Amino acid sequence: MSDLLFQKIREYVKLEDEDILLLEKYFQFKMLDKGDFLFKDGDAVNHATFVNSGLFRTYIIDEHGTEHILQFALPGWWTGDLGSFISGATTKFYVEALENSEVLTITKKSWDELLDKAPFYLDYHRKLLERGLVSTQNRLLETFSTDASHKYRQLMETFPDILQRVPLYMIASYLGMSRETLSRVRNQMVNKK
Amino acid sequence: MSDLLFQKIREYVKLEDEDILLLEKYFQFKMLDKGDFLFKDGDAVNHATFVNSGLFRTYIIDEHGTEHILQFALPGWWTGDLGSFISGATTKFYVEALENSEVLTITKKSWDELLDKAPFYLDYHRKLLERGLVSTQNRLLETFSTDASHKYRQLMETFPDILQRVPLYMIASYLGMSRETLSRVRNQMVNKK
DNA sequence: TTCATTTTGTGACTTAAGTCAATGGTCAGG
DNA sequence: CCTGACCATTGACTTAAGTCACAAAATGAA
Repeated sequence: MSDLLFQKIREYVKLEDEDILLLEKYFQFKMLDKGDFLFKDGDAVNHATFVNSGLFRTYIIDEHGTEHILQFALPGWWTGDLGSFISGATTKFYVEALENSEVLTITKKSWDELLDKAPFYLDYHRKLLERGLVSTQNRLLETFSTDASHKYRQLMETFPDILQRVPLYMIASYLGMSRETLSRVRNQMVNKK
Repeated sequence: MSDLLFQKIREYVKLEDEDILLLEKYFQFKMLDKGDFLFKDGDAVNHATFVNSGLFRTYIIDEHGTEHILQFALPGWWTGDLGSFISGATTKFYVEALENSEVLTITKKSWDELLDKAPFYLDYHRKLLERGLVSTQNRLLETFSTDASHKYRQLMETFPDILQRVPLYMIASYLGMSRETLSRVRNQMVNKK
């Protein structure tokens, strides 16, 4: 089991050796090939997933059949569907590996047990949620800037690495614009500056 | 001190009499007139605010001077700026009372103490965060539906009460469209159906 | 009731982005 | 080296929504 999870948890709380042993009991290591799905629309998501290596996208397909990417998940991030995970309802999302990836998964049952018996995990989870909420809010704020080129610039600043690893049509989908529009935006940026 | 807070907490966790006494020690009751601000851009937000009665809006002013409404807060909801509250950084938001309102506020210091000594509050806070994250995500999803009338219909379904209490130009701002567009959308709905 | 302020509605015009369709590039597998 | 799948670009055209300007309601304080 890779150390990335422990390292990330340590960014928030103190971890003793016995805590690590506990974590190792609860998490399962899993490898996925590029193109594999963690889950799809209609599934009940009873796992939480920590990305160890690779890259994931979470997207939804709307009534016109168009994909909208909600989130990319890089190593060290969590992915999944919190709503489905906590409520037990089926999900509307798809989570797909965009590269060969390694993850750690934990079932809802184990998750609840862990929260129950390990105060450090409770604390970690809380801080994770707080930061998650803030960053989802920031994502929402970015959609307010109506201008397409502005949105693209903002993404370049916050997640330059994602641009290198993901086809442009997915970037467009993440930013809420057509791939043609993104193409033109990029073109203008080269010519103008 | 009104009972709404206790009632809301009870939706998530069990509350004993002594818990209530504890809460009463930590929260402060406050009244605001219509037009008053909880805080403004540039302030450090070291309070969390529970809405007891009335109505609030959280908005941001972008580089063109345009307001974008992030959230309305009805009685029983929390408002403020979580990012600023947890990090201590200054906020970019404005929170304004849209009606004469009553709130309960708690300082960051008290908040942390409460989390520390009252497990029920920790639990409540966690569940609140989980639900908050899910609903912010849903708000983000709604911005993906490109069509203006669709967005308006969706708001009518989820928060019909807000429509009654808030001027239309604020609804437009919340939905990310100009007030003229909203006006036309509403008009078409009357004529078509 | 009156008057000022705030809010909403409409028409004319502009503009940013979407759509459609064709083209060209890149890369992996045979 | 060829082929097909996938991805990006570009041009022509369409369309939804924004902007501007003005008028009409609605509201609320005096």
